[in-house]
Amino acid sequence: MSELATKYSFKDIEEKWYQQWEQNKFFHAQVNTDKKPYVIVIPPPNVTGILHMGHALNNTIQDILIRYKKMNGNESLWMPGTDHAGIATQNVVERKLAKENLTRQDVGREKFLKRVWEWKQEYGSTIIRQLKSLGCACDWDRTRFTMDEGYSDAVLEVFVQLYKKDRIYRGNYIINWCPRCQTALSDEEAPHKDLNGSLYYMKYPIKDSEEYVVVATTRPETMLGDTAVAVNPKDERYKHLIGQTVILPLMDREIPIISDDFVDPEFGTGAVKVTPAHDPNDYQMGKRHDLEFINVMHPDASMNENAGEYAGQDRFQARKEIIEDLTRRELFLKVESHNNAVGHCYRCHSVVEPYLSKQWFVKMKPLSLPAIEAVKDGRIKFHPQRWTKVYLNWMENIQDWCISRQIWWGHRLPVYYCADCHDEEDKKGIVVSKQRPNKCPDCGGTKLVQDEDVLDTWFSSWLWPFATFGWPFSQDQKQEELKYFYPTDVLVTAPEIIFFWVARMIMSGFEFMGDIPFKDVYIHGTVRDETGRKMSKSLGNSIDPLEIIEEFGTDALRFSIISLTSVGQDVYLSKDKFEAGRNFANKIWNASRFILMNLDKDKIADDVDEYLKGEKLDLAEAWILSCFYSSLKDINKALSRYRLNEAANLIYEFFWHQFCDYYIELAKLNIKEKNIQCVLYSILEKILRVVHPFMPFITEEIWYKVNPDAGSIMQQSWPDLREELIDGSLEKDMKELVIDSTVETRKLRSENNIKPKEKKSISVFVEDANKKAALQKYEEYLKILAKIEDIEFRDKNESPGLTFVSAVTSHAVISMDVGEQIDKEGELKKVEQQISELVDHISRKDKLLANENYVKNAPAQVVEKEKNSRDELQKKMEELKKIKDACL
RNA sequence: GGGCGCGUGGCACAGUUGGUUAGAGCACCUCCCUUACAAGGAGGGGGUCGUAGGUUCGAGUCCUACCGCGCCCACCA
Repeated sequence: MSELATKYSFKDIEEKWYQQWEQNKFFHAQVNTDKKPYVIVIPPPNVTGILHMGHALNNTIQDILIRYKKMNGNESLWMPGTDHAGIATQNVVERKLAKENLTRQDVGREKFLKRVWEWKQEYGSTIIRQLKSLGCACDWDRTRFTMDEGYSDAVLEVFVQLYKKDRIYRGNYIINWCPRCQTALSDEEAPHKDLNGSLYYMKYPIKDSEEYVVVATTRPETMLGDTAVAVNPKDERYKHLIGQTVILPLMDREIPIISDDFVDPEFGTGAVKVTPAHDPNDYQMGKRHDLEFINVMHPDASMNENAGEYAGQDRFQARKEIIEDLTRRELFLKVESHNNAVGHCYRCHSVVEPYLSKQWFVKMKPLSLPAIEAVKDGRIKFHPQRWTKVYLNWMENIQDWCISRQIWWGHRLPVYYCADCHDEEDKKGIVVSKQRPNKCPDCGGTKLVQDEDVLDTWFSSWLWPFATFGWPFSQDQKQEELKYFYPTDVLVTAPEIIFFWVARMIMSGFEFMGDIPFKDVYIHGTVRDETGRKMSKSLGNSIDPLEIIEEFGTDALRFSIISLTSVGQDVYLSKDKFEAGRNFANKIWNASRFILMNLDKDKIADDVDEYLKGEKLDLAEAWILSCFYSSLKDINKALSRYRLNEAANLIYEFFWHQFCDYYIELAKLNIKEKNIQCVLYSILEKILRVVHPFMPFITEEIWYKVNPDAGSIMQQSWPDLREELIDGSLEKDMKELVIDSTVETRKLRSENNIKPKEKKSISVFVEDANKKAALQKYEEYLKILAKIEDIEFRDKNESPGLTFVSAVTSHAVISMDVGEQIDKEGELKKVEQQISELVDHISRKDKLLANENYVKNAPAQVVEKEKNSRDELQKKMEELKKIKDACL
């Protein structure tokens, strides 16, 4: 057999194998009607993205599933790609421009876009390269970008279709406006954060009266746009004021006092200033009462010409000055501290301004209905299940989606306005079409101007599960692919984007494909640092996966992060946690190296499984095969339930603590024996296959040494579960007769300072011939594992010599002659301690067993087990008492 | 205001439908460079499972309340 290098060096193998796989197109999937497809579409990272631990976790999970399913005979397809990330990418390029003291307006739309594309050409594939270093088995030939020609066509197609169905409309509404990015945002893009704000109380004088009404606000600067004061109609305090007029301070505008049920008499003073152009509630009130809408801000949130003398000031500066001016006029009452939730731009974190503007919206209610049904009836399942509720809650309260963005980088709206006849209400002179129309259908005019806005990035990514397959089609062949691969199997993602993306993909799936986009949604946790903070660039607490790969290896990174991630729970990482994976890789390497060193090719049967089936195996061989298959059974079960951490830990446990700690040690004695050779080979080549999805590189490297002619491990099948080789009672015997005795014997050595090298003999006291026979079957194993020269079986009633120390197992008393150095007193103390613990334990059991209700109600099996266990303890105690007597 | 998750040895976590004395890892202590592996091997100490009740023969596990931490959603200005 070929040998492995003495020292495991991941650097020598990881890159090498990835290139091989890619060159050989092992990641490629195609329509194959003989096989069941297994499909995952990658959550497309932003082109501006650089790999962080969240990606590492997300993509490792997907890669494991893809590789596992491929080995299970599926046509596994992992569809990769990137997202153009409108605002984020535009910001990056704008920042670059800023270094040249330029704005995008300076260079103009066309040139700016050219620069973004250049940036994309240069840096846009960084994340793809990084995913490759993670080992991702994506079908790179299919890599898509949300602004590819074909993909863009899908986006426009969808816009046109929805418009024609009257699902898209344009209108003036209060939207979330980011003054920094200068664009509208959807509700999801403006998450609310609690701020320690202030509530300002201001006096508004009532016309022709000495009275004034006090209103409270968190944003005093909006008062410049007030067009009413509202009170609750039932509020006795203000009833007399309804219908009167107020003089708006600073602006000297006359505004009415209106009554509206919306007003909560309990909050503030019970009187509300109404600014219809700057607050969503006020907007509604404005509509109801036919108020004037006065916009007092520029798009950058500085005050505009409607703000009187405050024009030109920034909103926060204006706030300050307005308060000062009101104070001067004795119209400012007080300020209270007040926590309230304020929207922030999810890209630049600026405080978002509710802003009245003309935008495009998608009517969501009709789209949501089938998406709600599909989750309710289980056609789509969330893992863990609890996210179902979060999803349904959002879906059932869905709001219309603002999809127009005032930026340049993205899909420009396929909307054209006639320069001659387009009117403000969009009643005529508007054409929605994928192609630029030649003339206006209403007036025949030929000057058609395209809408300046682009679409929300998510308006393209919500089509990902089918647009990546070429929808809408021009060629029949590709349509076949969609038919074969859609719906996909599972979507693996983080909770943050359930609303942004997952929910919308489900809606678009039904709307355009008439079917679910995926069957399962696996929501994994968030990656946090060891103090529980989310890992993020801005906090500076992230661990760079590439550094971990450099220091510990990709396999180590993957194995560590997976074994730490229980389903849906957040992952707490620190650098040292990656040592576990590295150590395991090292263990796999060394164990494999040892086996390969000792295997004789001639002794390994051509068909090992077939050979082993016919052979009468020794206990150790049968045992380790049983262990392997019972582990495999559990691993399969864990994988089918997305419990990847459980699977990883089962693998670790079997490989390290059963195979290496016990079996390999036992095999050493007669390692050249054919059966042992076959078992070592059989388990090694199978465990490599099982480990492969988790640690693809090291397993491939070793695989080629174990099986030089079989081709890549990527193309092997997952081991069949051979239940007939699982032998529970053998596993139990091995545990009780060998492992427990080994541990006890080692303890005797350790407690009595006997050097590992020193060969010792033990005496084993057994009750009867049966016990003796049982132990004798395993005698050799105990000798090897505990480094025992000889075992002398003695009658239970004999007593060991005065220089013996003893331990009690469930089957025997093990004694060892430690000669002169015996610590009689210590020994006595130890035994007494054990006895007193047993007394407690037994009395607890006695109490339990004496409880009628227990015996009556508990399942017979449980009671039986309890009785047996009590008897065993009793026996053990008797043995210990004898040992104690011997000590005295 | 609603919803969700978490609180288990020094640290960070497992614990599957309630059933022996609650488990591995890291760290710690002792011994060992035993010819696969010191990134290793052998042994060991350490937890009244957040608190208080309840259901049950039996609760880390189910129920209720409370405390603490974190997250998500929501138009009380």
